[in-house]
Amino acid sequence: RLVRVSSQTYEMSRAAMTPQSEQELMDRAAALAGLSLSEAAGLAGVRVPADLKRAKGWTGSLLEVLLGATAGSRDEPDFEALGIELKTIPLRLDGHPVETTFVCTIDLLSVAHTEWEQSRVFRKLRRVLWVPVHGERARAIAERRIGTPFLWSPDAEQEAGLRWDWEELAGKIGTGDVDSITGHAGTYLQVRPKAADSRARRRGLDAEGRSISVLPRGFYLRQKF
DNA sequence: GATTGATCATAC
DNA sequence: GTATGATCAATC
Repeated sequence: RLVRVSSQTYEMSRAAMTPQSEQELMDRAAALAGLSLSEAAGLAGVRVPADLKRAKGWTGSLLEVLLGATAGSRDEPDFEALGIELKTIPLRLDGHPVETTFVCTIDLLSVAHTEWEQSRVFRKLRRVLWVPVHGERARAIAERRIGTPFLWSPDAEQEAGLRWDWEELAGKIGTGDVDSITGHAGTYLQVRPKAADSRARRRGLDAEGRSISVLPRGFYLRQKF
């Protein structure tokens, strides 16, 4: 089991570490449940940051390493062969998510002409391995524990809700005026900035269909979803 | 406490 | 700069 393998195992290539089946992935993920991030970091041979201010993606990257995700920075599921996306989700003790969940960046020029089934949102959320982690800010990073991972796909109702929001938001983006969209729009999905800072720019459309420079946006899942 | 806009690290 | 991984922090 994962907690008993030698540290050398983690020096193997990610490809060699990639789970060969859904069952293997789930077994490996289950073996992490109950570990503190300090213990998990030890398995991966990395240091635990004092806080996440300068290490915002640290937990997600740690789980990628421990579970053998392969996609890197490419637009593919984390476990390409299995078609499964990995997402860590910070939870309070009552089970409520501490944060929204980033889904994907938005191609503002093409999203309105995309079918839901071909959308990046749908493809990302089709099959997700959620890994809950203690998320209360008062709890030291090292002390936070990994919860019980679970494989999820949206049921018909959830997919319908996501699709409704996506079509509304994608439609708004398509009619230009991207800057009129705020984080208020959408019941389960929302559109928010996704950029290095507020000066970042990428191509979007204005109300007349002309290409303009706008703040990059991404789709996020609300906590209530 | 929940929410929205802003931001951080890193690989390529 | 664009992608990945997200959380921060000011404001509601």
